[in-house]
Amino acid sequence: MKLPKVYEPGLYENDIYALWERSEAFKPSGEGDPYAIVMPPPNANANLHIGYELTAALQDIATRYHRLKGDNTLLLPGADHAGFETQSVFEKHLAKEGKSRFDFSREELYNQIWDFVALNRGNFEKQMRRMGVSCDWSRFTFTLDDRVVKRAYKTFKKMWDEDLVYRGERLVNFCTFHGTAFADIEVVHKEEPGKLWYLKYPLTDGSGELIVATTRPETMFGDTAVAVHPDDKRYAKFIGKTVKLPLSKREIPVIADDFVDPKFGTGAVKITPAHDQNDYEAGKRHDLPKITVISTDGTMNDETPEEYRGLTVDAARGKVVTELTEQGILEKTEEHHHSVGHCYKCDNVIQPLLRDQWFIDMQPLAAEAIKALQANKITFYPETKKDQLVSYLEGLHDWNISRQIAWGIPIPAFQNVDNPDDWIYDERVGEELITIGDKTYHRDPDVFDTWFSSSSWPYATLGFESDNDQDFKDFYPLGLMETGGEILYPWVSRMIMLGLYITGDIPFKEVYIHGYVMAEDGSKMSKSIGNVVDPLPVIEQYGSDALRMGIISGRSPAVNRGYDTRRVEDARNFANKLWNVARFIEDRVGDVFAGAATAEPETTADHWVLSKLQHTIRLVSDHLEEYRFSEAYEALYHFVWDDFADWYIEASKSAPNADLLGYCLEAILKLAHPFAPFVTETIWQTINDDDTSVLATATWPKAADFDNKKAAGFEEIKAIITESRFITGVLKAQGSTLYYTDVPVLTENAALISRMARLAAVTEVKDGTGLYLVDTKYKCWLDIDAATAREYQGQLAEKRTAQEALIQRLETRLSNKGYVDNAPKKVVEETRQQLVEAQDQLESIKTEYERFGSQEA
RNA sequence: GGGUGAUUAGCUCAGUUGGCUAGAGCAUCUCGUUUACACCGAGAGGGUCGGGGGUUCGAGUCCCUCAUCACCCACCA
Repeated sequence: MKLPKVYEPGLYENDIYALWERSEAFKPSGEGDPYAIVMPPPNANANLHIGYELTAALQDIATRYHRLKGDNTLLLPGADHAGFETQSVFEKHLAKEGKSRFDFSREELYNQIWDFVALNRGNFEKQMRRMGVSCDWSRFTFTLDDRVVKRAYKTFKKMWDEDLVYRGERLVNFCTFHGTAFADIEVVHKEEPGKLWYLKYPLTDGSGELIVATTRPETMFGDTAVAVHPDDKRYAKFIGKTVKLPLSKREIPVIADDFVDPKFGTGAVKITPAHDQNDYEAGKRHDLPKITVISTDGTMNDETPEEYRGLTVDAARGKVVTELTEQGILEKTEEHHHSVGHCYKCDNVIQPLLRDQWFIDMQPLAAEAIKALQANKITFYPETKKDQLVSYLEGLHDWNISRQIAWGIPIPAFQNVDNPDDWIYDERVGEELITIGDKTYHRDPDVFDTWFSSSSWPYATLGFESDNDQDFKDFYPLGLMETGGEILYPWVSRMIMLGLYITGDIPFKEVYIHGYVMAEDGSKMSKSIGNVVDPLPVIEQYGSDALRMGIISGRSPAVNRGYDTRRVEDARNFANKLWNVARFIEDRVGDVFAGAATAEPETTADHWVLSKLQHTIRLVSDHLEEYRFSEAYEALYHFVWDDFADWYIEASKSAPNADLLGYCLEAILKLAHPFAPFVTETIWQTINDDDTSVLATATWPKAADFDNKKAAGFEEIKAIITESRFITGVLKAQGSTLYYTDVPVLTENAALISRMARLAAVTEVKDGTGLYLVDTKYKCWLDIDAATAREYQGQLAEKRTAQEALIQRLETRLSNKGYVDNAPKKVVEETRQQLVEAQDQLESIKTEYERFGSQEA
C-alpha cells in the first residue's frame, strides 16, 4: 500500500473505530489479572467539553496499556441523569416557552425530562468514539437503569433496617429559586461585604436594654431568645430575664450559652433557631421554640407582621432597617465581611430552612472508610489526596439525601396519612397512595440526591447481587478510579464509604486525580466568558491522537494547566512522524510483514537501536504502571523521534536491515498505541493482510537480545558524527575527509559516518593530519587546513576552560575527606572515573589547542 | 480562622528516596531542500532553581523563616 506523504487523520479515524467495535476489541478477553475502570459517567444531556478529553485520554491510555499487557481489561462506559443539573437545564428550556415547573405535576415533569434527555442524548457517545475511548459499549449503564435504581433501593433499605437513615426536621440548605434543598458540600461559600446592625432589645421589666449585633435583621421575627456568654460579667444580671422583641409583641428570654463569643459585636446575640445553624443548635440545647419566618419561595411568611408578608428577604431587610431606624432601635451600623452560602447553579443566597428530610448517619460509614484509608488499602495519585480525604471524613456531618425535584430516583418511603410519624419503606413508588391493611400511606414526593445512587456506581454497574453478577466477581474491586479533584469529596469519598458498607470491600485499588484543563491564559474556562475550547473542532483540525497526546503532555496529577494549542500541534507532528517512519519502512520492507519480522541485529546501529528499544519499553511500562502519563509519552516521543528516526533510520540507509526495521516498527506501534490509537492502528492495518489482526488487542512488546558492547560502539560513532558536524558547521568545511587509525568499528561504519556527517570520505590512515577530534576515544582527524582550523581555536579555548572547571570541581570533591568517607562507594567511584575521563579529554584539547598555537607562531 | 499545593530558561512545565556539568516542548538565532517526513533535518544561545537562614562531605530536593499566588475546608452572629 502506498501511503500519502502526510497523515490525514480524518480519512481513517471513523473507520478505525468501527473496526474496533466490529472486532469486539474492547470486550474483556485477556487471560491476565483483572483490570477494570468504570468511567465517571458524563451528563447524558450535555456535550463533552475539553476537560472530558483529558479524563477520557488518561483512562483510555491506562486501559489500552493493560489490554496490550494481556490483563483482563474492562473500561465500562455510562451516562449520568445528573438530577438537579438536568432539571435546571430543562427549566431554562421551559422558561423559553413561557412555562415553569409549577405548571406540571411531578410525573409529567419527569416524563418530559425523560423525553428531553432522550432527544439530546447520544451526542456524547459519538464524541467518546471520536476521542477513541476503548470502552465496552455493550456494558453501557445509565444512572436511571433498573439495576442502578434497584441497587439504590437495596442500599436505602439496608440503611433503613440498620437505623443509619433517619427522617428528621433539620435546618437544610435551601435554594428558594430552585425550590430544593442541598447537601452541605453543594453549597458555595463566598466572602462578601455585608453589614452588622446593632439593635436595641429593651428589657421587659424596664431595667435597661440589650444591644445585639446581627447581619440578618429580617430574621428577628423568628427570634426566640437572646444569648450571652455565661462568664460575661456585663450581662450576668440579665440572664433569666426577658426582652421585648421590637416590631413584634413577643417576649423572649435572655439565656446563657458558651458558644457566644463575648468579643464579637456586643457579646449578645439574637437566637433564631429556624434560620441559622448555630442558633438551631443553641435552640436545641435550651429547648427554644423554632419560628419559621421565611417560606420556601424566599418571601416572608405569615409569622411576620402583615406589612412584611410576601416581601422578599432583601426587601424585608430594607424595611426592617428603615423601621428600626425610625423607632430609634438601630444603635449603629458597621461594615462587615462575612461568608455567605450560595446556590452553585443560580448563585442565589442559600436560606437555612427547617425541613423534614431523610438523613444518613455518616459516622459509622466514615469510620470504616478512614480505617481503610489509613491502612493504605487505596493508593492515591497524588498521594496527598489521601490525607485530605481522611480529614474530610473526620469532620463529616450527616448527609441530607432528599431533593425536592422531579428528575431523579423517587425515594421509596411512604407516610401514614393519619400519623405523620409513621413512615414505611415500600418500593411501589409508581403509586401516590398505597393501602396496607386499614392504613393509607402517601408517597414521599422527594427524590434521592444523585450522589446517593451514584455512590454505588462501582458495583451497581458490575451487577452486584443481581441475576448476572459475573462482572462483579471478575472485576471488583476495580483497578482504577480516575476523576477530577472536584468530586473527591462528593463522590469518591461516598463510593468508598458505601462500597465498604455494602460489599465489605473497597470499591477500587487506586485513585488518580487529574487537574483541570484551564483556558489558554490559565484562567478558568467558562461559557459566559466564552473561552471554552470545544474538543471536536480540534479533533477535526489536528486529529484525535494529536488532541489526546497534546492534552496529556506536560501534565501532572491534580495540577491545573492551561490548554495549549502548541502541544497539540507538536503531538500532531509526532503522529505524522510515526506515519512517515512507517512509510519509510514499508518502502524498504514491503507491505505485509507484521509478525514475520524477527530481530537479528547485524550492524553496530542494529545492536544500539535494540538497546534503546529495550530501555524505552521498560521506561514506558514503568511510567504507566505508576500513572506518569506525561513521562511515559515523553519517553516514547524521544525514542521514536530522536533515537529511531534521527539516528537509526538514517544509519539504516547505509546498511538496511529490513527485518529489524519491520520488527522495530511493530514494537513502536505497540508502544505508541495507548497514546496514539488511531494512527498506530491505521498503520497496523497497512502492514497486515489479515484483517482480523487488530493492534488494539495485540501484545505489549518485549525486548530482544543484543550485544551491549556493540551497542556502546554506536555511541562513539554518534560522538564522531556530532563533533564532525559541529566543526564542519562552524568552519563551513562540509565535504572534508575524516581520517582515523586502525579501528574496525569505524571501518565497518565508514559509509554511515560519511553520509551522516556529510563528509567526502572516511579513510583509514597510519597517522592522521589535520584537526584532531576530542570528543571520541578513537583517533580521528578532519582534513582541515591549518589556516581554517585556527578559527576553531576559539571553540577549543572555550572547551578547555569548561573542562578545566569541571576537573577542578571533581578534584575538590575527591580531596574532601568527608565526601570520600561518607558518600556511597559507588558514587565516589563514579566521580574518580569521571575525573580520569575528563583529564584525558583535557589532554586532547590542550594538545590540539597548542598545536594550532605553535603553527600560528 | 484552619489546611494543601505552588514559586526552576522568554512561555508552559518535568526533576521519583539529597549524589555526574539542572532537563523537555514551544519560542528565539544560524545553517540546510541529503531519494520517510518542511507537520523536516543539522547546530547554537538562554536558568546565581522566589528572598534569607540552617542541617549535610554534598541541597532545586530536607528543616526554619519571609514574600507572592492558587485551591480546598469552616455554623463567627
